[in-house]
Amino acid sequence: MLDATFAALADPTRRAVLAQLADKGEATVTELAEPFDMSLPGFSRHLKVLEKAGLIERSRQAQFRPCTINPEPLKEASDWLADYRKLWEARFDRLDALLAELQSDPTQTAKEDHGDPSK
Amino acid sequence: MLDATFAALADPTRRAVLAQLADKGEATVTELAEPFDMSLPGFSRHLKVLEKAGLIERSRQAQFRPCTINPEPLKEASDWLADYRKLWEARFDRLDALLAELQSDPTQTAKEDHGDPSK
DNA sequence: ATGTTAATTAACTGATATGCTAAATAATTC
DNA sequence: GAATTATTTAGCATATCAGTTAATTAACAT
Repeated sequence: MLDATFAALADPTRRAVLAQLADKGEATVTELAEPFDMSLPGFSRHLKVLEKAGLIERSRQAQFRPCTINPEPLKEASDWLADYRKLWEARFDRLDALLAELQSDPTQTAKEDHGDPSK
Repeated sequence: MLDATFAALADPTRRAVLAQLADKGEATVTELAEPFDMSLPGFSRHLKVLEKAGLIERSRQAQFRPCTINPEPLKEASDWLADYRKLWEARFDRLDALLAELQSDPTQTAKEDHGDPSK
């Protein structure tokens, strides 16, 4: 699921669509496509990617197919990032500490903390 | 930048590499590749994707090229997603309200709240 | 029925992604 | 300097992506 979510978010057009939907709540295909310099079929495929990733949902009203955001996958992606963020930040702090240590005593390298790559 | 970041995160192998690095802090290519059923050249290209996206950095120690995480792009991605947090937090409230409304008066659907698409 | 509007599917192109094996580079060790 | 270890590049196959135009479906309006 994360695969499809991140892949969908990798395109600026698709991210902009989500931004529009976050703003408007609901919008039709042509309405969403308007800001982009792209053929409608081309744009339609972007929506399909978003839909397959579960990021948008489409209903039917007459000829229109109004789209809405489904934030679930965004939450999942955000949670994934949040889980690792703490670890990364902790690492980063440790790295800072390491650098400080190295500056004060250049002969004493930090193999104890990070493991020896040649091991 | 977000493009490359999200694209890099769209692959489970690459996410797992970041997870490993979050855990270990630093690791060599073969060490990182070990859990995966994949040729080393194939794996090396994944690292290249991560590096191009700025998610990892590589140094040199003898024949080894130890990798570390660079959390900057992850922070960017995380920040982008955070803008939508209100959306998924608000969603269930709105859905509850809508369902209650529909139960009390099934003919009156929720068009007023979201704008008329045919306009 | 006919035409109009909204949106998608079909069919094609060119670019990029992912995987492989085999060969090359780079540093180490004997 | 020859062999070993770590890693990347080259070259190739296949698949998916992003975009196009032309044709199609679906619903509405007259």
